[in-house]
Amino acid sequence: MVTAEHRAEFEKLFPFIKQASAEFVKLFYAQAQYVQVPAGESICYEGQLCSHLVMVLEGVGRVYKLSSSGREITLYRVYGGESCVLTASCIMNQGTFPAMATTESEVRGLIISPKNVRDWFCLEPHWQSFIFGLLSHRLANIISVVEEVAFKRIDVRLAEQFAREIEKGEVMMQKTHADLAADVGSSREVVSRILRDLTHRGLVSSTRGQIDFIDKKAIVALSLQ
Amino acid sequence: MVTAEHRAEFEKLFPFIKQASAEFVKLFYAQAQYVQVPAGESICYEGQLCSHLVMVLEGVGRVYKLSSSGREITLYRVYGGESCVLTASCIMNQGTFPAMATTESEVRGLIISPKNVRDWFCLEPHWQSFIFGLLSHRLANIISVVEEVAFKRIDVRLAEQFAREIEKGEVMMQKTHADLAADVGSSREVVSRILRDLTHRGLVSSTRGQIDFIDKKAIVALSLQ
DNA sequence: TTTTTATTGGTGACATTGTCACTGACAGTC
DNA sequence: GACTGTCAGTGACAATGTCACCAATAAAAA
Repeated sequence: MVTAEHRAEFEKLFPFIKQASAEFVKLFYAQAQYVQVPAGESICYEGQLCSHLVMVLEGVGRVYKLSSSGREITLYRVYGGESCVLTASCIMNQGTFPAMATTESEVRGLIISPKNVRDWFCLEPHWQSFIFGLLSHRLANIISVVEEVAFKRIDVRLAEQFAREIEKGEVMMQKTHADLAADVGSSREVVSRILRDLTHRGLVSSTRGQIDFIDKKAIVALSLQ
Repeated sequence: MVTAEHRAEFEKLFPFIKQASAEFVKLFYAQAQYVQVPAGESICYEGQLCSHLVMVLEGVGRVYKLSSSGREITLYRVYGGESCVLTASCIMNQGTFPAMATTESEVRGLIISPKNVRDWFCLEPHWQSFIFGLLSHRLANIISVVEEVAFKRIDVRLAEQFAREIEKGEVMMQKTHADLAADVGSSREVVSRILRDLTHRGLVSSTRGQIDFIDKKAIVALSLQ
């Protein structure tokens, strides 16, 4: 059941709901279910969640591809106020989920059944826009991943990750070399070597499981190629 | 104007239209426009076509990303019976087209205005399914490109291209090394070196602008990693 | 506490790929 | 034949991926 508290939270993160008709809003909250998933859970093969559309209130989900040799690459992350397209596109077509997903932190959110997702499409134009926005946003998202992997050096791509944190005001990042490798689709050894170079060049310094941003301007400069 | 001939052609390639209501079919053909684009045309920055949804009757379109250094990578191709999602997703969101597109051969097709694409969504469920199928099919498509680029060796990816032709019964492929490089997102030199090795190993032989498939079984075997 | 174990990081060696610069080979035109 | 543009081949070197192995750190067990 969705409580009044969750509704208030939801409206802040998914403002489109405030523009929808009163009739739709009533239906929406009656049909939506509140869920809570602990951190580090694999939500791809769990069945239940993958067969629904998840609208995230809080927490971070990570959608990635796994290679036969065990390497990974992150396709995108799902934050509060966002939703997972791949499940959405599965729902629409009864296709199979073409990637894996896990929760990076505890995720709370509302889940919508496939039938509702489809039915509401024609009932409420704002719902339609929301779903389309989701799909085309992620499409552009994944295309930019192709661009990154195909054309950019790994030091630049790591710098991009750091720069994103720096823009949020962070001075460090708590990730292992293996985590970073999984993000950019490379291997731990390569990340280690590059971080060693970046350390020598005075851009970062690192301790076990943590990267400190030393020369923030230089990091941002590197991230721009 | 859409002639009876084009209608027959369209129905063969886009069978969903036969399941749609008579009312919708009438509206569809009244609003659709027949277009013909010569080979080698850039259709991304041409404006007119990019702002419409193209449903291809005949010919091949290629959607690709271009890097600042001039390298290319093909995201997907659009054949007869298919349609370009990126334009579709642009249409839905008034976003910008995140890639380039050209015609590889002369393309004939029907174009639909953004307004119609949207309006028909709720008018005809089969149209809705078609558009969703388009989006989720391409999404899976592009994800597999990420997988290829991030995880597979280039000789394997070239072998995949050859294997696809072999499965169609072809014994050769008329492409330059530069063409192949643009497909897999690599550079001409690398493709040249790999083709030299494949030639030494007896898998292919090549002349100017053409690759002949010699040991088809070995090519297919290589394409499977 | 000490010992054990798992996680994380470092490194050398070598294969693959990307980049640059240059050369040669081929086809068509004048 | 000489000229021109496209296409392909190559060496040298930098960047990246892979493998094997070891060292450092943190957490758990004894």
